[in-house]
Amino acid sequence: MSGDHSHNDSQIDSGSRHNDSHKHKDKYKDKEHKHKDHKKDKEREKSKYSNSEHRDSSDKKHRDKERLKLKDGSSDKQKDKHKEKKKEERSFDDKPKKEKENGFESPFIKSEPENNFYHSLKHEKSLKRERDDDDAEFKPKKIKTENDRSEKKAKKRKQEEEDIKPKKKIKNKKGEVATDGKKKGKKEPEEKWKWWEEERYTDGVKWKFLEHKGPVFAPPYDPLPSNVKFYYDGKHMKLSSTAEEVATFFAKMLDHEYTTKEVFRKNFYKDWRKEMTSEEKSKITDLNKCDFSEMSEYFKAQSEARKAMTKEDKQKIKEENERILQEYGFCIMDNHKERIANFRIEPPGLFRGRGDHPKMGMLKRRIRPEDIIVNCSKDSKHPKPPPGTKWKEVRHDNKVTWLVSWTENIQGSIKYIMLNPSSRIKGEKDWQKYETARRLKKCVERIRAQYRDDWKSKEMRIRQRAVALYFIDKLALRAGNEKEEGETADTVGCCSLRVEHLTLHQEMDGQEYVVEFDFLGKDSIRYYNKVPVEKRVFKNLQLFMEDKEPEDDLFDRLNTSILNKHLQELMDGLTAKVFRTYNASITLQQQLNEITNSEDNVPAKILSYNRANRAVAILCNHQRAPPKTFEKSMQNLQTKIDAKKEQLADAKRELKSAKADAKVRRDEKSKKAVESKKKAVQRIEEQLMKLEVQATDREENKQIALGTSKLNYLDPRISIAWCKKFGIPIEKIYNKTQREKFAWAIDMAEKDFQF
DNA sequence: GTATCCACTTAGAATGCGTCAC
DNA sequence: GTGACGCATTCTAAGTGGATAC
Repeated sequence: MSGDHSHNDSQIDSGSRHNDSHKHKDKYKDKEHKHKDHKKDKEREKSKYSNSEHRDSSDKKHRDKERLKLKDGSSDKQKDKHKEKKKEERSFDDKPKKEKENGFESPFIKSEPENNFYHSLKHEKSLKRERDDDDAEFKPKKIKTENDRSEKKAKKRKQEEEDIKPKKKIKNKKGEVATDGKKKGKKEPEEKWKWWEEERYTDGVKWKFLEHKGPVFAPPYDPLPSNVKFYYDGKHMKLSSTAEEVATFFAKMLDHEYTTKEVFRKNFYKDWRKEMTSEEKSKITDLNKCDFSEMSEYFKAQSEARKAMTKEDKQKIKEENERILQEYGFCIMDNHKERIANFRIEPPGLFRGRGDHPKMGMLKRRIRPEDIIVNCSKDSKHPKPPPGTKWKEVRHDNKVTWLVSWTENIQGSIKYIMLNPSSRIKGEKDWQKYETARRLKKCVERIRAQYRDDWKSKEMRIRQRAVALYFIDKLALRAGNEKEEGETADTVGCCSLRVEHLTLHQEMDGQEYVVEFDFLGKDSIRYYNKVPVEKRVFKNLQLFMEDKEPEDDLFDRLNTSILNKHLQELMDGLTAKVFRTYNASITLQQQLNEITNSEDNVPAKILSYNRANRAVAILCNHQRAPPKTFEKSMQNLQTKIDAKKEQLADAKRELKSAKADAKVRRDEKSKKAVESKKKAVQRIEEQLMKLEVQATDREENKQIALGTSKLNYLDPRISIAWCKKFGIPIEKIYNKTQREKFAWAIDMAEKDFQF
C-alpha cells in the first residue's frame, strides 16, 4: 500500500505553520464554541445513523457477497496472533557490581544488598525477551550461556574498574582519555557495550541500579546594571528585582514575532503584574507604554560581546561546560556509565507555545530544588540538593526510566530528565519499535482486507473506525487524541478530525472521489492534501458528514482509545502509531530498492538516498520553515557552479591544446602533459557534478525536514544495509550522534537486510 | 465509559560551533 | 585572523498511549 500513499507537492508547498497563514487564521481563530455541545452532538449522531443507513443501499447489494469473500481473514488473524505470541525463552543473570569507583567525583558504586530491593533475577526461571519466532535476523548475535556471560561480565567489570577510577583517568564518551578533566589529543578506541547482545529486563523493570548527581539548575537572576533602564510612559522607572527579571524575559524576545501577538502580550502582562510590587502594579497599567528597548539593546550587546570574546575566554567557558557535563551529564545505570539527555533544568522564561496557543507569553516559573523529585537506587549515593535546600522527594522507582522530574506551571504537566538516545534503555525501545513495525508488515494485508470489509459494516462505529484506519494507513496520519479545550492550540489528528477539515469532491482535476484535507496537525503544521479515495470511503465520508455542523467531529463514534483497542486485537502491540513507523520504513526500503543505481558514483547515490528519505518526510508531513538564508545560500552555490563550469571550459581548452602539442612533438613529456590535463578535466567534472547534485538536493529540501523521519521513523538497518551494499560510508548518512543512537543497527545489519 | 495522570516519543526552532573562503 | 555559513546539538513543546480512578 505504501506505493499508494497519496502525497503530492501541494502537501508541502502549501504547508506552513498556522500563524503564517491568513486563511487559517480566519478559519481557526474562532473556535471557542467548538466542542461545547460535543456529547450532545454524539448523541444526535447516534440517533441519526439509524435513519441514514438506508441511504447507502447501493452499497448494500454487494455487501454480503463481498463479506463472504473476505471471510477467511479472521482465521488468518487467529493464526498470526498465535504466532506472534510465541516467545523465546532465555535465562537471565545480572549480578550487581560490588563497590566501585566511577567517573564522578563521588567515588562509589555501591553493591546491591542480597535481600534485594529489586527482585533478584538470578533465580528466576526462564525470563524471556519478546521476539518473533521467525525473526532470525533480530536475534542477538550470540546467545550466551551463564558461563559465557559471567566470564564476559567479569572481564567487563575489570575493564570498568579501570575506567571509572576518578581523578586519575576519566574516560569521556568520545573515548578520549582525560586527566584531571583535561582532554588529551589522542583518542583511544573504547570498547563499546553491546547491550543488544544481552538480555532485556521483563515485568516492567527498567534498571537495577541507578546513581546520578541530580539536575543542574538555571543560574540565579543577575540584575541589570544601573545604566540599563526601563521606561514607563517615557519616564525612567526602577523595577523591583522580581519584576525586572520577568521584564527581561520579554525584552529578550522583543525582536521575535511573539511579542507582537495579542495573546502573548496579554498573558505576559497578566503574569508580569503578579510579580510586581503593589506600587509597580498601580503605576504600570498599560503594556503599550512600557519601553524595554534599553534592556533589549543590552542583551544584544552582551551576545555580541560573547561572540567577540578572546579564544582563551571561550576556551575557559568550554572547559567549564565540559566539567559540568562530566559531573552531571552521566549516570551509572546497571554498571554502565550512560549519557543523560537533558540534565539542565529548564530556565524560567516566557512560554512559547506553537501556533495559536492560548497560553503563549505566560510566565514559566523558576524551578527550585523543592519542586524536584529525584529517582535513583536506594543503595546509590543520592544526589545532594544545593546547600540550604531540599528535594521535594527522593524515590526509588525502577519501573520508570527518568532520573528527575518536576511539574511545570503552564499546563501542569510533568517534565523529566531522561537518558540520551544512545543509552541502552532508549536503544532497546527503539529497536523494539521497529520490530513491531516489521511484525505489522507480516499482517498488514490481512488488516487492510478487514478494514475494507468494515467499510460496509452495518454499524456506524465500525465504519468510522475502518475509514479512520484507512486514513492512518494510507496517509500516515497521527492518531489524534482528544485535547482539552482552551489549554492548547487547536490542532487535530485522524480521530479528532472535524467536518470542516475535509472537503469532498465527486470529481476534481480529472479524478473521481477526491477528498481535500486541510487541517492543523502537531505543532500547528498545516496538513493540506488532495487525495483520491475509493468510492466506498467517499460514500462513507458523505454519510459521516451528513447533517453535521463544520465544527462537529467527523468520527463521532470513535476515539484513539477505541481504535487502539481494536488494533490490539488485530496484532499484539499494534497501535495507530505503528502504522506511521511501518509505512515510513517500508517506503524508504521500496524507494531505495527502486531508485538506487549501482552504476552511480557516491554523491549520486546519496542524492538517491535523500530522495527516498524525502518521500518519507513528505508522507509524514515533516515540514520546516525555509531557512532564512536559503535564497542567499542557493545563490552562492550557483555562483560556485558557474565558476566551476568556467574552470572546466578552461581545462578542456588546455587539454585540447596539450593534445595538439603532443601530436606535433610526439615526445614523452607532452604525452604526460596530456595525461595530467585529462585528469584535471575529470577532477573538475566530478567537482561540478558534486556541486550540481548539492544544489538539486538543497532545492528539493527547501521546506522539508528530513531529520525527524531519519531519527524516529526509519528503521536504521535499512539505511545501514544500503550503505554496506553500495559501498557508501555510513558517516555520509548518519552523523556522529546518529551513529551513536543507531549503534545497535550498525552492528547488526548486514548488507542483505530488508525491512 | 470517561477523565485524568503519567511516562514516554516525536517535533521544529533556537542556538552553538566547526569549517571554509578570503 | 575573521566572518559567513551550514550542520550539529540543545531545547522544550506537543504529541501518543497505557494505567488508574471514578
